[in-house]
Amino acid sequence: MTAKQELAKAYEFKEVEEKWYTTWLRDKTFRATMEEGKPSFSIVIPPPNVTGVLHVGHALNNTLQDILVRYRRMQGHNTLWVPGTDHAGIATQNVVEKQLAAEGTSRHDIGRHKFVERIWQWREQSGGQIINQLKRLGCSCDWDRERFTMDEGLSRAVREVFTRLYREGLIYKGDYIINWCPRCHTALADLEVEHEPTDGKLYHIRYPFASGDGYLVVATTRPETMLGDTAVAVHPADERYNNLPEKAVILPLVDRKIPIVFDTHVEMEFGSGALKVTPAHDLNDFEIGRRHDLPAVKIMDDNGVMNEAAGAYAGLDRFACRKKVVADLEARGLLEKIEPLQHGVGHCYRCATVVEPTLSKQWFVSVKPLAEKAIQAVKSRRIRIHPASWENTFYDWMYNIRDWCISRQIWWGHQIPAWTCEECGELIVATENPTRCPKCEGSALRQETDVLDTWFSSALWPFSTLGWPDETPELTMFYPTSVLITSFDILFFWVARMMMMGLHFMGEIPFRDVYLHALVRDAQGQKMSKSKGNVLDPLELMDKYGTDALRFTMAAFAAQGRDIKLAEERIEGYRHFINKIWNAARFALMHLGEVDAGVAATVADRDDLSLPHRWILSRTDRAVTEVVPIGHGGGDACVHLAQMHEAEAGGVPFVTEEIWQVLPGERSSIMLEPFPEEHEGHLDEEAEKGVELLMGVITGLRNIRSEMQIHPSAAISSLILCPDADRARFIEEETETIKTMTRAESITVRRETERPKGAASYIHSDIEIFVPLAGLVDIDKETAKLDKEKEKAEAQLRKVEGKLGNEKFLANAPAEVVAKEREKQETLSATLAKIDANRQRLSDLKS
RNA sequence: AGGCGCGUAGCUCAGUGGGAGAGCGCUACACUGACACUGUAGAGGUCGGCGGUUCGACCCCGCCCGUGCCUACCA
Repeated sequence: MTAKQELAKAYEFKEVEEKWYTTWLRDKTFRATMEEGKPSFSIVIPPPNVTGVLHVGHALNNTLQDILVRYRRMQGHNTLWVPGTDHAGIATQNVVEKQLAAEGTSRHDIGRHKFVERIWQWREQSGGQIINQLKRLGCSCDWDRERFTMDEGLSRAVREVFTRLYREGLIYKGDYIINWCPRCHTALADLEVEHEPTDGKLYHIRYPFASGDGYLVVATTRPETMLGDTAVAVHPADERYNNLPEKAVILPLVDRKIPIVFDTHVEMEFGSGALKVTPAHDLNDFEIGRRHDLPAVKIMDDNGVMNEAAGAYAGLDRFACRKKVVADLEARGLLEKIEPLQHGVGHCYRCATVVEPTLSKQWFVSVKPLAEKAIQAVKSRRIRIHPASWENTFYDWMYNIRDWCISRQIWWGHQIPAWTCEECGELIVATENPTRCPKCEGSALRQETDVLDTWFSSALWPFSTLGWPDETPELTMFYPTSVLITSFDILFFWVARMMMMGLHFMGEIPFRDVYLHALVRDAQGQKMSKSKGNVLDPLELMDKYGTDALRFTMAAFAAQGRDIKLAEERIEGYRHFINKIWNAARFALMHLGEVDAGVAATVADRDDLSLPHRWILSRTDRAVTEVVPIGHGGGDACVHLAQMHEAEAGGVPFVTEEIWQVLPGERSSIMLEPFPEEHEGHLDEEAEKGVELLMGVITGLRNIRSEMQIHPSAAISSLILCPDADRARFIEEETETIKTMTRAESITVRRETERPKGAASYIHSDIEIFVPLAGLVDIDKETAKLDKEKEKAEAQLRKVEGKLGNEKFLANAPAEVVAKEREKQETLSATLAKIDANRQRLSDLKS
């Protein structure tokens, strides 16, 4: 044995993983090269939240990225994988707020400055956790370039973008109905609101006409909002309301006279066809209010508690108020009925509190002009989305896009770079903190307290991480990035917004291919969540099965559709496979001298090599050439990832490095080696055909042993009937191999012969293999088996003959298909004849 | 309500118009000098249902059933 060291009997991943990752980090093996004249390949990581710990989705996402990165690195590209994390505004703030609550204090008690300081502290100590976990996963990121969405450089990019958009008129401040979370105390974007079907009640309330008798009935699920009603709307085509005595009603409890307006938004079929209009607390009502110039009365404060405008109800929580309003209406005989109703109720995606639509001053991005460019980029195929089925969803969303509310009333994030002059009221937007008002020279400037939506900074990720707004060499070399790999659930949150920002500020797409992978669910298809207790922790899985096994499992899921149901057994299976690679390597090392000779072999000395070596070289060559390069020219990253499983460049980095390093000679990391290429003369069809033939014969003999239940140690002899002269000679030359593999005592090869009586037979293409059954064989059982085989073959033959007897088939089917059917017919007939002969031999044996 | 998926072996999934596949599981047998994280062999499927197109359908089309997700929500 010429190996450098004795190899452990089983692959011990723990030591190997630790050893190599430490070495890679020490040697900075992942560092991006920036050499002239080489093609470049770059990926920016979807930055995980600093609050996060690694979950299986991350494992999938980052394994796929790492495979591409390692493959390109081996191909000699200037390869950069930018790692980093996201500050995740609301989520992170919530975590620290919970800590404060546990300490009996709150952010309001300690104040903004201290609170933000506290979050930074928390980020320092545990925010890097996920980075370490990515390292554990073997990710080959250029760690010297790690970025954070709130680091200095990125914050500069954020201010620059905000200022430019403001000057271009694409950012504005305005009144709008926003989704307000009374617990998080912040506005939520539409995307951040989750609608859950909830069993609620539909209250039918009588609104008396302003004069005379009678009333209109309106229906609502939120009766407390009536306190803020400023109109009742009916459909202009609704005949019931064409001839109203008066176009006003008295708002009960409040005793306010409010108009009846006509608006087509009202559904005539729903309830009574009359809709109460609360412009300050409902988006649709807000729009009706705008159309009819209605006032908006805000009746709640930021905590969801009724304010002075609610009159007698002021100070009540919104749900308590609801009860009281209903009770009061009932007492006055104004509640017509209450019906059960299931309807969607919006919840905060972070804390699940019922959101309250509220009128508020917020900052917005006018996204329509930006969206247009993104749509064009996808339509023109400059950006390709894989799988392409997502394109329609993408267009649908982009065409119907609404202005993006970017202000958040929280403290953790990029504070909006806008100031109001307290003296003249001038609004100043600037990249640097201003000291004087440019209009009145006043120095009392007050900065906006709101911060930006988290996605505002991550939208800039592909260029901000490369040094923008400076014109850095990195931007020149690595922008646009090559591929973006992410999960489809953030296609709109993140991917679309990166497209918009990249196109607008770089004048160039941010990435060429977007590969959307599936969502990992548990083995039952349920979404993984801590509350369900079905979370598979990737760290535990790596402890149990090794990183390579986990990664291989992830890679196998690359082409999966929308859901991945992860069963732990699958990972275990791949651990076995990794171990198989390991032991195959040990086996190879035992014969290293020969293998070395083989690797160096050329066509000239092919004859010196043994058949198995020629075969192995040929098969290896095939495996290499059949790997399809990823993302190359109009490539489809999705399909190509799926085709990677044969060679799996970079899919299993640890075991391959370990094996590579125990090979003789001094070696640098395998990941810096050129990716294997086709070897001149290795492809060897003769060897492949030969081995295939041998395998057929060996399988046949083993099969007979197994089928006839001949004890493995029992000696058998075999007669092989092979009509083809070359093949017959070949088998004869290889009889020793066959004997070894099958424990046969003797092998006789004939080109023609009488079929022996009392022998089992097996057919491999044109070859027939006989083993005389001298002794204990259950003849009846074997006969039954043969009958079953015969039945199958006959059924197939009937099918084939049916086709061949069909004139239309003969007329319409392509010639090669017909020929194939003819061939099939012959083979089947021959098989049937042989089965019959076998049966005959069995009965001969019996008598 | 609209949109997008999915339904193939016990389980998880491949399979883009001409002989139903893989892994795991299961059954039987074996070995212990690369490997029990093993080897060899085997059983197991009206490809959700009905209809259509075609010489021919797991594959294309229509309808139905079941199931999952996304978007918008009739207050």
